Amino acid sequence: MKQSFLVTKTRKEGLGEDTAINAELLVRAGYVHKTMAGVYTFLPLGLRMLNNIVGIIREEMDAIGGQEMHLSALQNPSVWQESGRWGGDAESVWFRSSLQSGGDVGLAWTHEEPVTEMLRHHVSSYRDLPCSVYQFQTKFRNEERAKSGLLRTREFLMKDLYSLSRNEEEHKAFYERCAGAYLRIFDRIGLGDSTYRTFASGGAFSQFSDEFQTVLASGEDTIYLHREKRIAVNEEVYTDEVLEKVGLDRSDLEQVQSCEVGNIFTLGTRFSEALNLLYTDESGDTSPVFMGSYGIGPSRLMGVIAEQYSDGEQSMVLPDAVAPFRLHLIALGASSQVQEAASTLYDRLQDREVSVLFDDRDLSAGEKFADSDLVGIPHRIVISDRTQESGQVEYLDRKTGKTSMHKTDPDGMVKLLYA
RNA sequence: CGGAGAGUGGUGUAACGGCUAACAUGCCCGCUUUGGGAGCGGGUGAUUCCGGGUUCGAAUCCCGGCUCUCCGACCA
Repeated sequence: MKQSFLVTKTRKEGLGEDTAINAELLVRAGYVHKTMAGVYTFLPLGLRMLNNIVGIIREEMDAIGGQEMHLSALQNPSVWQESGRWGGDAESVWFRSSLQSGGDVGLAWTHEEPVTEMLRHHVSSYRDLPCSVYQFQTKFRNEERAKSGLLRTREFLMKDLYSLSRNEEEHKAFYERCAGAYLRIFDRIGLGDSTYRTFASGGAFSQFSDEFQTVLASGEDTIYLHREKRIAVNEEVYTDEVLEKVGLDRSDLEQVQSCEVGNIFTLGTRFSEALNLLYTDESGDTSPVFMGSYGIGPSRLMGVIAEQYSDGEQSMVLPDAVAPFRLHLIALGASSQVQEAASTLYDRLQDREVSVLFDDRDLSAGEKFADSDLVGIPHRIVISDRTQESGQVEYLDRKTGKTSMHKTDPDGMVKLLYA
């Protein structure tokens, strides 16, 4: 994409308020726009990054047999009344409204109930099991306090997968496969080294669950981690009993702040019993389906990545796999030779399906570099009168900060970018 | 939901109860410039969050509301 065509702009000035670093960077770089507290619009650059994250999650969910679908955001209270989550403790999390005809509706903040209800119409035999479905959905939660930029919002994108198994053993096998898929996801999006599988409370679903926590100073969770074993225990279940169960010793653990980037739960028959999701086995007996749910928040991940890959308030270097573009091609100066050379290289790289943002704007070198630092594209090529003298281009690997001169050979360039 | 702070051109800030609300940045025009947010000149842009009150006079003080940020509680 030519940068002169890009609708959004970077901004030089900060947000003024003492906001989270992820919001500061993503707003300034033109990835997101704040609509209101805890509500963000995803702009072209931000959406490209979000879609990259979503794409990786989709591949990994498909790889473990998940089938993508899309549940509705608008919810009929009746199914939630069956599970007891329309009022009661869950009351305050709902955004509610009403139909013109008078009935109540709510905006879904999770989807255990509707997915269970829906599957009632499609799963009834042991032959239908095991199976799993998932979706990417905007969730609405009436948080008492939105905070930390994209890390805690009232409207956010979530991947939620629901597994159905015949029994606990079958469930556990899938649960572990999904845990493995989660670790691959975090690895691929650049959070592998800093993310730990974490023993945690199961909330309303079960006694315990597994969280995936990324070490982050601005995170709102406290965990105790064992770096060598790559596991951690959430503060909320940090007891002698739990430590013994997990096989950890207090003296080996390190206390750190972290952000929850994923959470997987064993639901058991909590919802299948409440909503009558039953199956008939080989001998003709009926049993409730054994379920699990597995969540991951792509929009939150975007905030975590921005924050972790930031370098002060003016600069990010995003991982290749999630950056909105792989290459930032910068033409310096208005001379026609430079513009032509850059434009030709841009076309050649487009032909080779390299995703490139071409800064063809008539701006000073300083502005272009400052913008490029902020936008965070990991590879940069500069073409200027200076580079033209030798007939070469200057390549900067922003991860290492190393620059090198190269011939303007598009195929060689592709090798360089995907090395 | 408790506590603290803050709402002023698009953005970031300034202004003792007293002149036409100032400065920077952005944006537009012209010239100049092109390897780290360059320079000069001209221009654009505000119902000072909303509603009441005090006062000769309110961005400024008082009351109420709304919004935002941070700390805490909460976090399926």
